[in-house]
Amino acid sequence: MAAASLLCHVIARSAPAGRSRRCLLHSNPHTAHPLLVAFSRLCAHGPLRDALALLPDLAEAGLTADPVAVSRLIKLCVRHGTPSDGRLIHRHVFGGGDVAAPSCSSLFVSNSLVSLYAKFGLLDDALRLFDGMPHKNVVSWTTVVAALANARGRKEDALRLFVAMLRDGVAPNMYTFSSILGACSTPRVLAAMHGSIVKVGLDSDVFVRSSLIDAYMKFGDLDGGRRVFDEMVTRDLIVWNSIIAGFAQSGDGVGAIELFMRMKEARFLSNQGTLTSVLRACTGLVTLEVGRQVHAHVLKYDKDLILHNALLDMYCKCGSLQDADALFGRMPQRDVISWSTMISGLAQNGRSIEALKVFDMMKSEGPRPNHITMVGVLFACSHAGLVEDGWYYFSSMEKLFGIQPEREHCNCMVDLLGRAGKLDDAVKFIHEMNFQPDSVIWRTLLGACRMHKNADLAAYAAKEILRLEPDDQGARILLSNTYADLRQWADAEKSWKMMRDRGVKKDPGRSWIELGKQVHVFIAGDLSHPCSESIIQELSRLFSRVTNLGYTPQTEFVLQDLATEQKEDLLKYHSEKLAIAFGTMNAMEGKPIRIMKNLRICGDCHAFAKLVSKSEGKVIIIRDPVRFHHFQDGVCSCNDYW
DNA sequence: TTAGGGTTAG
Repeated sequence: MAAASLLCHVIARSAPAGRSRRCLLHSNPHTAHPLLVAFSRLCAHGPLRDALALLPDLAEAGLTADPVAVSRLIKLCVRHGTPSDGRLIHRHVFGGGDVAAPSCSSLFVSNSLVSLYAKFGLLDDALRLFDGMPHKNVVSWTTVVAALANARGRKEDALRLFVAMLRDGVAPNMYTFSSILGACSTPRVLAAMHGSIVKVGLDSDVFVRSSLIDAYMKFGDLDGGRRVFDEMVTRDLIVWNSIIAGFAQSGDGVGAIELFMRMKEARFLSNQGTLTSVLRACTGLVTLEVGRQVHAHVLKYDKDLILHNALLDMYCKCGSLQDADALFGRMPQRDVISWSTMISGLAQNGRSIEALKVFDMMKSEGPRPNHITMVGVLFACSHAGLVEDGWYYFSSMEKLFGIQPEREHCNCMVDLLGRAGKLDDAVKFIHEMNFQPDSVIWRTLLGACRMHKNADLAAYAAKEILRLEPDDQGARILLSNTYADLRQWADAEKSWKMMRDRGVKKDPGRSWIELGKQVHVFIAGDLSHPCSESIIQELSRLFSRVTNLGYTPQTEFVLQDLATEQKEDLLKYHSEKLAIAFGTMNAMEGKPIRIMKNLRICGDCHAFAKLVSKSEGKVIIIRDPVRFHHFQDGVCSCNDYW
């Protein structure tokens, strides 16, 4: 008998040989059955396979296993097993899957099994078992609430179950609250939940606090998160990581880095999670200084792929392709994210041809591309005007890589066709695609209409956006700018008036530049900077230098009905020109001037930056919300196509 | 027996 020999083997291994033999041969009703003894030992110490192999023998002998042993087995299974092992345990424990008549009726075991299913992602099995349980305690409820809260698209179900739990008279504990907080769907629900937590006195629990911080941050409520954080007496690494991640994800890079510094002052050692968030925070900064410092910390985690991907992205987003290239070249491992990051990074920095070369390399030696890789590839095509390549990749991605085109890919195609001036093709594409066009698609078309000065189509696209999103300010601004481009001042004024009536304000152009540890912000037309006088002098100097190289003000970029002279004045003080002048005044030898912008760069500033890079022999890098412009020796990396 | 944080695009 295979089972008997296995049993001898197990007992021989886990107990003195003489005793194990005696156990097997002389089992009596006053001592535990040897099968049960062996089973318990295997459940406690493994191996899992041997413990599982004993389950049929237990059933055959009509024995009921010790709930503690079964619970341990389930834990072992979660660690080393597969979902099918979980189902096997379930069958044996509950006699053929009949939940109503379990052979091992412990609540303890049922809870463990529900948890096992949840951990293996078998939500339906977990819920079925939970529903059939005659008795449920706070652990049973918490396990399913947590499982639903963590599952995609099941947050509402988690909340419903939480309410059912309260109705059932079961009081939630800190485990329950730390799970359900992630499922709060609106700030109001979150506030109510926070209130309940305080009321039952569970707000001092560090797990509950970190979930609270995370929940506030997910709604973009940095102050709310910060308050919860500041009130804490004892903090652990995860709490620090939560708050830093929250700030980084909300786009407050400076805030995230300040917190990181405070964490170091509090003598907490960072881990990979901290550094990943800090790197993300650095992607929103102008300079590379902090990013490089973090790079030094990353060196000790040389096998951490996630961290290296974050580092790669940081270099791309800070416009330092040299560092990104070098890092990508020496990364010991590269996954689909590394490749996608590199492709998108190159594309955003105006190096589309190289991006497509990296994609070719990926096809031959890298992992299989995913839908995000393809977004990067199509972005590369659209920003370089490679219409044919874009069409090829779009139409063959399903056949070549099994990736069905999604909304994002369609949007890239509208961008590709629109930018290239093929507006009719773009409209045809929108009407023929497999999705109902959304406001994103129409906005892309509207941007292209403005670029190619097609007011009729712009009005059509803007109307579609406003039909879908009546409060969209961007659509009204773009529409009025299009009228202004066409010198249709009456229409532009009508559109502006509508915005004024609705209280919509145009976001002024802002550029910022970092000097030392200070960030200097320049707003279009605003000369309140303490160095304004010298900035104006420097601008005059630059204007005379670039005029010698052929610069003339391109007044068509002024979107107001003014005299030429006034238009030139407005152009002169665009925020990026102020920042460029400030940059050349304070430039360091051999270092590029890095500027960030809140709006897309205008054509006149673009021409100005190109010529300044030539006349001053400086590299100027301007990052706008969509892409980078690297100006060097009179040329821009975007090849004047943006 | 139940709980909290980190990467890629737009």
